[in-house]
Amino acid sequence: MKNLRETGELHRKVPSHEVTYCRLRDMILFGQLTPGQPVTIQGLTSTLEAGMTPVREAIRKLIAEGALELRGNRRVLVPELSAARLEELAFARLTIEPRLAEIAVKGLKDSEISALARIDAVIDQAIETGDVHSYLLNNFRFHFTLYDLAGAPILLSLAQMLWLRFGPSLRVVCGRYGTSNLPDRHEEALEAMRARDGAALGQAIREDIRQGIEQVRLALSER
Amino acid sequence: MKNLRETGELHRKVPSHEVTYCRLRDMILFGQLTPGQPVTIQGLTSTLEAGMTPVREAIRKLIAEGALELRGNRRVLVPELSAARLEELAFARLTIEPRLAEIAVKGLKDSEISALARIDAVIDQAIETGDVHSYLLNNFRFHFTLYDLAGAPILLSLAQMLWLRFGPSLRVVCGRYGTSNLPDRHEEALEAMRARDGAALGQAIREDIRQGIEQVRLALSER
DNA sequence: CACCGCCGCATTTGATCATATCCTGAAACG
DNA sequence: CGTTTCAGGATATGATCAAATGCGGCGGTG
Repeated sequence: MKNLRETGELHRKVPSHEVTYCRLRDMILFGQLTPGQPVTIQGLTSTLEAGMTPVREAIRKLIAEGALELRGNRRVLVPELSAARLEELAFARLTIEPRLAEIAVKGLKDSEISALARIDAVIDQAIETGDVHSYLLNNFRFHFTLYDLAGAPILLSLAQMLWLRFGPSLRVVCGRYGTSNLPDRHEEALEAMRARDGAALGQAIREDIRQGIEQVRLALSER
Repeated sequence: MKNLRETGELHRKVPSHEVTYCRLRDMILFGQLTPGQPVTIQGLTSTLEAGMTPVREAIRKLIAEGALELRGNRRVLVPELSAARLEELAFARLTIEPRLAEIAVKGLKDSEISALARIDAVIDQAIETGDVHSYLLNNFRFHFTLYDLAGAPILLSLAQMLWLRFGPSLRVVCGRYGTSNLPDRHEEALEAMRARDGAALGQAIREDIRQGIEQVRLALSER
């Protein structure tokens, strides 16, 4: 009975490079890797407790997604956002993400909306207590559990790419200015979801993104 | 002169996985790899005459870019476009690419415009003679030499991702219906460039993309 | 007796590792 | 001040291990 040629439901052994990729990605989005910081293969083999090949693959994948930058001399580092790059990100995010939200709203179930409301409650708490890590993590989860429900994998992968490029800078902003004026238009978004109002939801998401971009824009200009 | 690496013409570094990546990408965009076709590492080590590691890396990079698809069973193949995926591509391409063109038009030099006109002449010739490979290759070159000039690397990488997903299906359409009603709004585009009219250029590019999408949409619906 | 479906083995393919080679940047030296 | 040497790190190879697909044999049934 070892042969289970069924639909392949559970207990797939997760490949090591997959785990390494996720851990490294989280380090970039929520962890301690800051823009400009160099990333080496051998440095990660020890901290991530993985072999050289998986680490290498994870790094290459993140390079392909723009989360890491490969300099001409084979050095890898977390890229720093310039003002011009930020404007590109702003345009792309303001186009892609509201669209995902609008698609998702159509098939939204009540249980999914309340799950999003629960995440938002955690976000509010994180903002109050100034817990940057929790804010970043749950803000990410709020957006992407919503986007996931759109069932649009191509647009979803584009959105993920854009967050990977944006995340580190947002984290720097948080660390510098605290969590007080971080984007949180989630109440409006939830209201629009309950009304199944795609246009209003798109508008709320757009405003949320715009606030985040504005924070980073400010931080860039005053340096 | 201890460095006796004379295999290439340039004495610069010649990263093998880079070469392998480009060759494999061209096989997907312009070559003989059709949607649904499986792709194996060992099959490519022989046809591309490269080691296992470079081939593996090239494949992983193309997976990250959406040009290849990794199934649950760790098998890799060229993804087939469904109608839903095509609509995602349509939205994203119609947003990103006209924007790139509009940005690029600002700094366009006359020499660059005439270079694009030269490429377009080759495209016209390819359409006349029914040379599918030349059409695909030069159509790609036309769009991306223009997009390159925008100096917007993030949007450019998004556009590249989208073409990698779209290319194979367009090639199938070409092979089935010939080159007769392929998109070619390049004359209008060139005219708009000469007038430095961003809006008109965006419109021409948008129409060009729309025609290509329409071809693939037709091919999908009648199967 | 012939046909059908299931189970286990073999081959193919992917994942990982240890190692060797090469490149880059910089310190050391004349 | 230019050249040489050296160390750290990245790239590439081949071997080895694990998983999956496909094939062939076995038993059951009509």
